[in-house]
Amino acid sequence: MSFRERNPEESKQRIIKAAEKIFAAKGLDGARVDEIAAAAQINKRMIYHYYGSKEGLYMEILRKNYNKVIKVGQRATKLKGSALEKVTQVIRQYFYFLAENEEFVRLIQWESLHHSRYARKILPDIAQVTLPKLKAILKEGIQEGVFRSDLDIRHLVISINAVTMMYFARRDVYSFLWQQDMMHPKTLEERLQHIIDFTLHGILNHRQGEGTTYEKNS
Amino acid sequence: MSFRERNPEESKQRIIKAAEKIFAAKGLDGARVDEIAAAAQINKRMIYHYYGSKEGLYMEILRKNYNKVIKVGQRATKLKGSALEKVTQVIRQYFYFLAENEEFVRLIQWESLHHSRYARKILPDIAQVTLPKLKAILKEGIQEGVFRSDLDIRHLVISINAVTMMYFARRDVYSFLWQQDMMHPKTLEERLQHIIDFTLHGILNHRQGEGTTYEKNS
DNA sequence: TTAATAAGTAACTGATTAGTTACTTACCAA
DNA sequence: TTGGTAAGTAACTAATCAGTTACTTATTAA
Repeated sequence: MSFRERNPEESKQRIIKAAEKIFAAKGLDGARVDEIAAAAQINKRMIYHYYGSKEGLYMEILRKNYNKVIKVGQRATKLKGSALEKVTQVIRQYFYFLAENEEFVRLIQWESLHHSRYARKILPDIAQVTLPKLKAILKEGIQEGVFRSDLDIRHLVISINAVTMMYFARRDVYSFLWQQDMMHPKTLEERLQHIIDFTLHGILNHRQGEGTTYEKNS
Repeated sequence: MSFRERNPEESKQRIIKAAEKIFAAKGLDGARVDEIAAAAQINKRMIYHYYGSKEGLYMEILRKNYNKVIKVGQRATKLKGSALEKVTQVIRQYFYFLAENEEFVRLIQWESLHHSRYARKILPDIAQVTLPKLKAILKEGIQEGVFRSDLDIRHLVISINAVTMMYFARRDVYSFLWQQDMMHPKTLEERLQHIIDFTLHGILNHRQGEGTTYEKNS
C-alpha cells in the first residue's frame, strides 16, 4: 500500500531484537506474536514467513543467547596465569556477562520452569565444550595443591553458578528489600568481590598453603 | 442434580490442593481455572465463590507457601549450640524444606520472573522476622571469632540461599546433564554436604581458629 | 522486457479461556 | 416447618490470540 522499501535482512533483525526483549520479559507463553510484530514494526505474517512459528522464533532467540555464553566460555580457555587467577577471571567474566545480558538470565529461568524443554537441544554444547574447560581449571588448582583435594567439582560448578546467577535472577527482590539499585556499578563490584572472596575461601587449601594470599582486586 | 453432600471446608481444601499443584507447575498465567476446577472435582463457579478471582486464589497459595518457610525460620531461633552448629543446622533445615516443597521453589521462581509482583506483599514478613534471625547467628559467629570479620552478611545470606536453592531450581537440567535423579536421598545428602562444606570454608576464620574443625555429619 | 519468486499487507478463523448469569438444592436458625 | 442463605450446577459471553488466506508489490535472473 504505502511505499516501503524491502530489506529482508533488516526486517529479520528487527524481529529478532523485538522477540528477544519480549520473550525474555514474558516467556514463550506470555509473549504475543502480535506484540512482537508491533514492536518490530512488521506485519505478523512475516514472522511466520521467516521463522515458521512462534516456537521457531523462540528457538532462534534461545540459540542466539546460548551462543553468547559459549563465547564467554571460549575466552576462558585462553586465560594465562595460575589456577587461582584463572578461577577469579572466569568468575569475573561470567559475572559481567550476566550483568550485561539480562535477557539471557531471564530466558534461562523461563526455560528452567518449563523443564528446559527447548534448552535441552542446546545444553549438550555447553556440557561438552564449556563445562570441561572450567572443570580443567579447578582440577589444575587441586593438582597444584592450591585448592582442596576433597572438592566435588560437579557440585562446585553448580555452586559457583549459583552465587553468580542468583544475584541477577532475584535482583527485583533484593532491590526491593535493600532499597538499592542492584545494577549500579559500585553495587555490582561489591557483589563480585563477595563472590570471589566467598568462593576462593570455599575452595582454597588452607592447611598447606597457609601463607597463600590472593589479590582481591584482579 | 446428582446427589452430592455439601462440605465447604473440604471443597475449599480440594481447591487449594489442586491450585497449588497447578500454579506451581504452570504459573499464574499458564494455569487454567477450568483445569484447577477439574482437578479439584468442583464446579468452576465455586472457585469464584470462595476466592473471588484467579488472582485471589493464587495469592492464597502464595501466602500459604511463604507461611511454611517462615515456620522453618522460626524453628531456627530455637537452635542450641555454637554459631557454627547453628549455621549448619539452619542450612540443613532449609535444604530439606526445599527438597520437600517443590511447589514453594517453583512458585518463587514464577514470582521472580514477574518481578515478585504478588510476593512483595508477603516479603516484608520474611525480611523483618526471618532474615534478622539468620543474620544474628552469623554476627554471633563473627563476634566469637569463629567466622571471618570481613564478611558482608547481606551478601552472605544471598549466597547461602543461592547454593541451597539453585540445586532445586535447576534440577531438571542437572538431572539431564548428569543422567541422575537429583532427588534421590543419597544424592541429596551429597549435595547438602557440599553446601555445608563450601559455605563453612567460605566463612570460617582460618587465621585464628586454625585448630578448629567442624562435624561434617551433623 | 518479463516471468518467477520473495517481501509484504489486511482481514479473517477457530480455538481457548476468565469470568458471569440464571438457576437448583441443601442446610439450619427461629 | 419454613424461609433465608450458602453451596452447587450448566451453559453462556466477550475477549484474546496463534496461525492462515488471498492478495499486492518489489526485486532480480535470464
